[in-house]
Amino acid sequence: MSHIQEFPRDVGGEDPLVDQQIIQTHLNEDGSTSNYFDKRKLKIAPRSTLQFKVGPPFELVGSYNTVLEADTLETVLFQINPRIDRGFDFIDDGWVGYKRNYFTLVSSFETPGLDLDTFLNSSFKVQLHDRHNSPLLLVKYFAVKIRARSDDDRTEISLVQHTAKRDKGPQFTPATCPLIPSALPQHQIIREASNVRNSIKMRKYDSTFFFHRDEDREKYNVHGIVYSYPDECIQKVARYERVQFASSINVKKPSQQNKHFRLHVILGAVTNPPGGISPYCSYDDALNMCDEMTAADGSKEYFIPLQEMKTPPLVIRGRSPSNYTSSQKIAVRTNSSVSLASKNSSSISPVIISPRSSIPPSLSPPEQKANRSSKRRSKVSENPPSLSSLVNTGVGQNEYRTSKRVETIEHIERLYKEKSSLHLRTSDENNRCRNDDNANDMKRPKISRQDSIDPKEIELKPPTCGSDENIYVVGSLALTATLQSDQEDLKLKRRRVNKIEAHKITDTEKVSKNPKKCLLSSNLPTQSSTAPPSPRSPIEDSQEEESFGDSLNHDLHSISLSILDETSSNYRHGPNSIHSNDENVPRSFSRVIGETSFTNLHGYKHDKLRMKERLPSREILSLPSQVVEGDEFYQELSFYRH
DNA sequence: TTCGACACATATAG
DNA sequence: TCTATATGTGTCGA
Repeated sequence: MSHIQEFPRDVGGEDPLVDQQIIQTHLNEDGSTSNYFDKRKLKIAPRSTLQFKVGPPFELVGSYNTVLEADTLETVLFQINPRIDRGFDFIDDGWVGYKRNYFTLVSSFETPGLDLDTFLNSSFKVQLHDRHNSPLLLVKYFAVKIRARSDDDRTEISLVQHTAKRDKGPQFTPATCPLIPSALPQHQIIREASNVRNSIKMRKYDSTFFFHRDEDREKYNVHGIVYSYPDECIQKVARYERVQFASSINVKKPSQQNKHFRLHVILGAVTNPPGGISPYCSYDDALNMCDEMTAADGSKEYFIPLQEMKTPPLVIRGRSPSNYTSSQKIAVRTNSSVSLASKNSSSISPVIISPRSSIPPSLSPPEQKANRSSKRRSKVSENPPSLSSLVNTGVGQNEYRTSKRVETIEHIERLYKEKSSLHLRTSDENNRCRNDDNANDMKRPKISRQDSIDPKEIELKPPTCGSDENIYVVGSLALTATLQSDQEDLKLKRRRVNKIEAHKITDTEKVSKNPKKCLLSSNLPTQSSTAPPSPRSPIEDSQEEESFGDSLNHDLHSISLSILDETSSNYRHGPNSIHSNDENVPRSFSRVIGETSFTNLHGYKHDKLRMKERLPSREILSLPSQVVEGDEFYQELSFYRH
């Protein structure tokens, strides 16, 4: 699990490059990554895997009551394993979630020193700590539940869970979940297993999440606890997905300061005392942990808390537009796109990233709602066609679309310089600019073929690196690899590099044709701290890729992705006949854990064989989704693509 | 201003 | 490659 102390802490500060790190990538324990970004500055597609990320680490609140093995009266130890897998970003030294968005909390528990079969065949009794004279109560089953509390006054906050149908399905309170001991599946497994509908895949994950006691009846003692669980199918992992804070919560104090919340996970023993009289009704009512429940047969059950863990304080951002990029959007007026208002003066340009997009983030359309119904006419829907629509659509009614061409980098750059600032503008300023732009539009001559280029003809130059061996500049991206060994020096090094890398241009000039070649050649995490890399050819890459996965696994701490302001020098323009054959090849970035940090799907098939040879078998076996060798390799590895 | 409801956009799953 | 689905978030209107 990620530990908060290990997170890169150097976001912001006086270093402009560091200031621009809008995605903080952290390597999770299982080799997957968590990408933390501020939704005020960066909009990521709702289904992007970047929305999955390990959230805040849990801390122990306390252990409350003692469980004894019924025959030996030996004390049983418990350990809750909770983790948040979606919904919280680590921003500016704090954990931030969104009221409107889902979070995922998973938890299992384990019984150190007691193996599963012994556990299932045993009976347990619970001793209440503050009632030493009370009889031991037979445990019917163990269960976990989750709660949310205000960190200021400890009041309980309602949580709401949806089905995948969201508004069309029911809403409910996260339920108490009967569990047997199990390890917590890795983050990547939770990602992969979310939204699985295919029966083959469901079967694949069945043993990870469920235990079917009737599948091996002879193996288990009918007097063991396994037969007092309420259902034949017993969960090994509590998965609380699609959970939200109640929409009615107030996320700000009257003073307009952020309120802080905490999520709690409570492991308990559920008892079914004779007579249905609560054994524990007066236990810490403020915590409301000794729930009375009704079993399927109508009898009363009581949840007796055993152990509790909680998150650090969480900030929940409300629905205010100021919490979204839309309030800060800039866009640059060119022949094919239009400016939008900006309301603050953040130094970081908001960016929209669609990982599958073939054009860089800043060239994505400014929130175009082309098919919005007349009932709700979007302001932006009235805009001229966006740059990306020029690139992506083959049909259109205006001249730009039919030409399928965009302005040259140099032309756009010239425009920006003339406009003096690409940074965020105030609304007034922006409105002024829009008017200016409109005026310019009238005067602007049509794009000539000489002044325009086909985006396919723009390609990345090989990556460059500064004096810092762990920073690679590829197109508009600066990738900063933090190794375990040099994490401490990171901040200092970045400052040094920034002085050297200070010559780039605007972030709207990026049209990447083949990031793979460069990123592979960057060989990012393998650099030693004493040998700064130089730009490499693909041939050199292939010679050095052998050590890449090993190094990644052993020394990579995190990768930071920055989008640079000025990058035209990192692209070149040249008609390339090879491209014409690759028109339909996806050019999205993907990530193959243990192989290379970022790869391109383009060329993946070529690499497939080489990858099989390169990947040490240890790494294959360590992949969370039980990757096997042979033909399934490709299919399984696809889980790691982003 | 807030929130329920609906709508749109876009990556994923199959 | 296409369609259906899930989910972040934009927007309207009470």
